[in-house]
Amino acid sequence: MSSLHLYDTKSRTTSLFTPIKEGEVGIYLCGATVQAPPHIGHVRSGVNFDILRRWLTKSGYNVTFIRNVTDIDDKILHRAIHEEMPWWALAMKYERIFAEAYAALNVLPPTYEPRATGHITQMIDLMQLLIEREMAYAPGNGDVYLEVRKLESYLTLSRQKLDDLQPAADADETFKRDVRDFALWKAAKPGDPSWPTPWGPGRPGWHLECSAMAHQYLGESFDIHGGGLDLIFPHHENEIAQSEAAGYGFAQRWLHNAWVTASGEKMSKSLGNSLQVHELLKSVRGIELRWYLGSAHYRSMLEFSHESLAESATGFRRIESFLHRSVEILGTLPTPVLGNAFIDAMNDDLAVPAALASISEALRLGNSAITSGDKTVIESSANEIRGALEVLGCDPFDSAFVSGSANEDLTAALDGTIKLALSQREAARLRKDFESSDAIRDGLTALGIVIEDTAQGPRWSISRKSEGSGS
RNA sequence: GGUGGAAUGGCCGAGAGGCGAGGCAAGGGACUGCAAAUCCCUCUACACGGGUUCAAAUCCCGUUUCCACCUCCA
Repeated sequence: MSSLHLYDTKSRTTSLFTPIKEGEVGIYLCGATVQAPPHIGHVRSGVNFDILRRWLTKSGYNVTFIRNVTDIDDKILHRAIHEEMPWWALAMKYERIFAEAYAALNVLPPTYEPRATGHITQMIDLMQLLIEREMAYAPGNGDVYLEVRKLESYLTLSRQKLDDLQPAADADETFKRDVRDFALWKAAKPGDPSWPTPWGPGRPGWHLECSAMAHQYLGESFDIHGGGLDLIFPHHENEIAQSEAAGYGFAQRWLHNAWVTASGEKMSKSLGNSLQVHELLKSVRGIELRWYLGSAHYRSMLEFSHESLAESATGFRRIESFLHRSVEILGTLPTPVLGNAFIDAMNDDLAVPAALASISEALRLGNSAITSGDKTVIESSANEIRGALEVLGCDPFDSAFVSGSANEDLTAALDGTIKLALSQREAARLRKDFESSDAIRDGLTALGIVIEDTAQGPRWSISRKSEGSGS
C-alpha cells in the first residue's frame, strides 16, 4: 500500500505528505474574485482541488477545506459601475453564478467559504499586529504597507530577487519606504466603499484577506495552500510575507494547478463567451465537463478544444454505459472499491492520467465479462470503476448527477413505450421480417433513441448529440 | 532584463536512464440478418545538435520555437 506523495511548489519536489495533526488536513484554496461569470479555467482549479480533497477524505483524513470569495476589489467596483448596480449586488450576482457552476460540476461546497468583506475585523487585527511588530507602517495617507525589506525571506515561492522585479508602472512612491512595499490596506477614494480603521477609512488590499481568513479558519499553520499558477506572484508571495511577518508558520505545502489554454495561450476573457462554463454545459453535461477538466494532471496545461472535450465526453459515456449495463444485469448498484493501480496512481501526486488507465483496464475486463456472462467479473469491474469515479467526483450514481424524482413517472412511461416498440421489433425479427424491424429501429433512431442488440436482449438509450465542433 | 514552464505518433495525453501508459481516430478480424455496442489484432513518437552511459524520450552542454509571471488573474 502506497502512501500519498504530493508536489510542493516551494521546494519544487514531490515528497511524502504528513499532516501537522494526525488524521486532520487543513486546506486553503484561493477562490474567485466574483466580478464575471466563471470560465473553465476557474472551475478547473475547483475541480483539481476537489479531487485532492476527495482523495484525502477517502484516505481517511478529516479535511477542513476553505475556499474564499473575494467580494471587494478594484475590478468589482469598475464592473459595478459598468453594470449599473451596487458593488455588493454585483459581487453576489457572480458569487451565485460561480456557485451554480461548481455545483453543476459536483465540486463539493467548502467546509467554510468566507467572504473578504465579512473579515474586515480580522484584517485590522492582523495589520495592528504587523505594525506592532514593525513589519508594516501607516504613512498617514490612509494606506497601510508591508515593509518588504524587513522580511527575513521574501519571494521564496517564485525564487525571484527583489531587485530584479520591475517596479509597478503605477507605483506611487510618495509614501512607500520602498517601491516594492505592497498595500495591505487602501485609503478610501471618494465614492468607493470603505470601512473604518485606526489609520482611516479604506478597503482591503487583495493579499491581506487570504492571510486573515486562513488564520481565522485554519490557525497559524496549516497543511496545504492551493491556487492557480498565476497566483504564485504576487499574491501567494505576499500572503507568505504577511503571515510570516506576523509570526505565523502558515502553509506547509503549496500546490498550484496549471491553466486551461486555448491555441497554446492561457485562457482569458478576451477569448469570449464560448468558454464560459454555462456555455459549455449546453453541449456536454456537468459530469462530462468535470471528467474532461479532471483528466489531465493538475500540474499540466490542459489545451482546450471542442473536439477533445467531445471526445472525452464520448469516452466517459462508454464507462457510464458499462456501469448501467452492469446494473441491468446484476440488479444492484456497484459498491465502490478502490483498485491498487488506482490507489498507487492517486498517491503519486494525484496522477489522474495513470489512474484513468486503470479504469480503462477494468472497463475492458468488464465489457468482456458481459459478453461471456461472467457476473463475478462484471461486478468486480463495476465496483472498481465506481470506486474510481467516486474519487474523481464523476460517479454517475451520485445524487448530484441523478435527475430529480419528478421525472420518474415520465421515465417509466417512456421505458414502457419503447419496450412495447421493441417487442414488436423482436416479433418481426423472429419472422425474419427485417423490413419492419428496421423500420421500428429507424423510427426510434429518428427520435433520438439508440437501440443496441445485446446478448441479454435489446436495450435502449437516449443519444446525446455533441455540438460545438471546430471553431 | 529577471523567474519559471513546455515541445511525445493523425489527434489528445502519461512517463523521467533498460519490458514502447491509456484514450480517440485509422486499418484488419470476431460477433450480428443488418446496424449499434463489445472484444481481439495492427500501425506509430519523443523539437534540433552534440555529449555521458553497456543502455537516453528520460541525465549533461548548447540551440530553436512557444507559453506564462514580474503588484488585475484559477
